[in-house]
Amino acid sequence: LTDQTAPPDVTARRRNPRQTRDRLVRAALELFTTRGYHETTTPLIASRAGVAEGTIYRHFASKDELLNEIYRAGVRLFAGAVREADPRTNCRERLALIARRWRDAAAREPAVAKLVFGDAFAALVDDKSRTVIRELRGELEKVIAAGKAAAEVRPGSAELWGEVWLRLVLLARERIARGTWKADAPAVQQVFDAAWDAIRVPAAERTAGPQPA
Amino acid sequence: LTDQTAPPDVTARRRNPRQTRDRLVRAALELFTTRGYHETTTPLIASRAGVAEGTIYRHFASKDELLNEIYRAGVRLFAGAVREADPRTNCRERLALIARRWRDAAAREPAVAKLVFGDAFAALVDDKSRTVIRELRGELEKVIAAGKAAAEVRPGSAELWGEVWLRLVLLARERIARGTWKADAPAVQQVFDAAWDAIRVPAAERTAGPQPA
Amino acid sequence: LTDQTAPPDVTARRRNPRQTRDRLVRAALELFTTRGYHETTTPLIASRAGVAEGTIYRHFASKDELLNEIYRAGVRLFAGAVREADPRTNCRERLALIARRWRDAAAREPAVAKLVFGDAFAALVDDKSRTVIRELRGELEKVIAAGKAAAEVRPGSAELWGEVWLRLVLLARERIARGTWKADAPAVQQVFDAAWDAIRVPAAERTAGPQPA
Amino acid sequence: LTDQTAPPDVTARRRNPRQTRDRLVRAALELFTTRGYHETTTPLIASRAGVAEGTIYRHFASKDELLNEIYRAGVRLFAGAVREADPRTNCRERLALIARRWRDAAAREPAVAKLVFGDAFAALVDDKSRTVIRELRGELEKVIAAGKAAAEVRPGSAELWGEVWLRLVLLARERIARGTWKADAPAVQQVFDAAWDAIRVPAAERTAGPQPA
DNA sequence: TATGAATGAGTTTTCATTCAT
DNA sequence: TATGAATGAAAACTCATTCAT
Repeated sequence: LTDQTAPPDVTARRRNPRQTRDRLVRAALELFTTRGYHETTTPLIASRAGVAEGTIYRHFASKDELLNEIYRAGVRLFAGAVREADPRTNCRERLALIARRWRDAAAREPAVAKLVFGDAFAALVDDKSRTVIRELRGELEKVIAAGKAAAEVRPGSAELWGEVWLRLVLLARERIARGTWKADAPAVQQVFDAAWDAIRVPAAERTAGPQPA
Repeated sequence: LTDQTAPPDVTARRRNPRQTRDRLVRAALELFTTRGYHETTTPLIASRAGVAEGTIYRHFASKDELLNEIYRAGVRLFAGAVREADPRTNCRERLALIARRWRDAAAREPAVAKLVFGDAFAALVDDKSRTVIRELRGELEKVIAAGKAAAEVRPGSAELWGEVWLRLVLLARERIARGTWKADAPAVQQVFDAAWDAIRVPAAERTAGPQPA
Repeated sequence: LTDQTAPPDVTARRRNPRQTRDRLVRAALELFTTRGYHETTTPLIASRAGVAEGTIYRHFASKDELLNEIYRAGVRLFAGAVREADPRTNCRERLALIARRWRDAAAREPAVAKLVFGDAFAALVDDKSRTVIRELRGELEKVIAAGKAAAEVRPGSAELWGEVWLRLVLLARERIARGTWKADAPAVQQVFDAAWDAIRVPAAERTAGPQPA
Repeated sequence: LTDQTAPPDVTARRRNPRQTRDRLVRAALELFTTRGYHETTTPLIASRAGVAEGTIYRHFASKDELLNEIYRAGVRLFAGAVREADPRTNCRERLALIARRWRDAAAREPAVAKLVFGDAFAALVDDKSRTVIRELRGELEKVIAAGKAAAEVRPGSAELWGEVWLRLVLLARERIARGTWKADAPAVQQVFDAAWDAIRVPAAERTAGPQPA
């Protein structure tokens, strides 16, 4: 979630500035996702991070900026998984890989997933953030579009099937994040299978060749 | 959404109390679902409703109460559709009926659907509201459980498949609400079909009899 | 407490205006003295009186006016006792008579006494009210001044001894009003005696004649 | 009324926090006692103290808390005098000492005395404040009870004679506070004497020994 | 005269942000 | 870079008063 440019400086008496920023990010992330944005006051973030109120403004222009920077870092975390899925494999396998990576990311960073995909924050993020999340969805759509071209995915808009698949995969991530399920619970795989069944060409029609959009 | 007992009294100089309440409900509903609860201030609601700020408090104890009263009216709107689905028909048909009714309700009252099912409001509603929404989900689960017993629905928790189906149906309702799709667009039916495919027993296994939970 | 000009009209279907006014006065008196002026809202007064909010303003120009009219009626109630004390009797007897009458008035109308003499209302009353209470105190002072002239009361300002006597007599009235004491409790007489002892020429000096002011 | 730990720092550009708090206490004290609690708005307190409105809430949780903190500091101011009166001296002397100390305290801090003993605030203070004022009265009663045991004070409840004495002594404090009298005016001593005469065993009965309660 | 829904100025309180240190 | 007291605009809410009926 943080750019790992500066190595942790354990010997220094004075706090490393990178550390202060990270502590703020961690505190804000936790508070935003558990209490909500408006219920999280800046004094609360500061005290949770163990710094003074004013210090927030050394690192972020505003509370809003703080939210958006965390948001975009979160999007980057998930976007990596999409880009890394090998384009030579078929759609089903690529989606399965993305789902597994997201599942693992959600298990490691449950709060980030909630921030990025929870619709409570959709109304709060700025244009720049909206652009990056749209890019993430765009990349997912490309995978689906390739699947459609290969007659793996149902006819209809790739955007739609991307959204359908996403909704169900995110259902799993929510429950993992909430602690209801473990990452390796069978229910997780069940939902992933259901997500694929929702968008794939149904079995009966599988014999047919590529379809028009 | 409102009890239609009092006819609009256009000749009267003095406003009908029912009308004022309705205007407030309409204004709040629209603002809450477009801007969010916290971004909607009481002066804004009042001016949108064309009344003075203090008038809000003649009809609702607080802004919070206003939200919750609208929320519960919304739940009632959707709960009716679930209860009315004929229990003698099979699961697939009952769900199809519920989906169609919700589609129509969402087309008539797009904002209500967003308020009730959008997770941005989950953290804001009170205990009473939480109870009524839980009841609605409970009734949906019963339909799914019956389907499972009849080997129509996949093995796994009925709660899970209820949630899966709901997510996809709500995807359609969001787009209808947003105006992206019309209620009778083919994409709506595509998504409904996908929702059923995501939870039904897959075609290959269809020959098998009833499964254990 | 109310001017008894209009006879109660029990036959009339529509409420006698005098009655409405009385009900408002009673309700306001009770609420002002138990809850306080600011804690008593006009809707509360109206509902206690069994009338609509707007009706208050048919009888009183404002909430403030309502308070002051009750206040002045209360002052009149107590002022009567002072004027009626026979000027031919000596100071001690006149004060004793006033004390007894006030004691009885306080027993009958505890709330009025609290309104008139409780210092919680001193800051709230208008100039006209301040004039009438000052007149009441002036009349009491005259009684004291006569006592001083007759060498019954200590040297010093008559205003001062009037105040001293008043404070102690009011102590008794408070406890009667509060229900701590009954009007004929021995403690009441003890306090009246103490009030007289506080202002009379002490026993040792009693032999001396009239003193200079 | 305030802990004199921090010296006034006139050179500093940034205000000392202690100073800000004191300014708020001073402003509130003056306004509460002259205009009344409800007539004193928070913008008024702030502007009188020369700070922004929000600053009140950095030092006090609420307007109510502000009142109560001042109130309790006031009670402490007066309670000291009661505790310090030498218990080996007789009742008359102890009361005389308390009266003189209160007189001096009232001369130095007129508003505090009004806040603590004026019954306009009785209904506004919280439980904690009620406890401390009850303790103060309890200590005064002990002095009176000792006097009764020594046949200095009249038979009757010590609580009653404590209240009688207090009322008259407070009369003097009010006038000193109001500026009507100076602390060393002869009238002050006259009232103190009257207060003692009101509660002491009358001269005629002085020869008798200790009485039953 | 009585009603009561509506009003809007005014209240207390919150909190993101600033700035002298 | 860090601090934290101070800020002040804006929030939710109250309530005495008005006025069409």
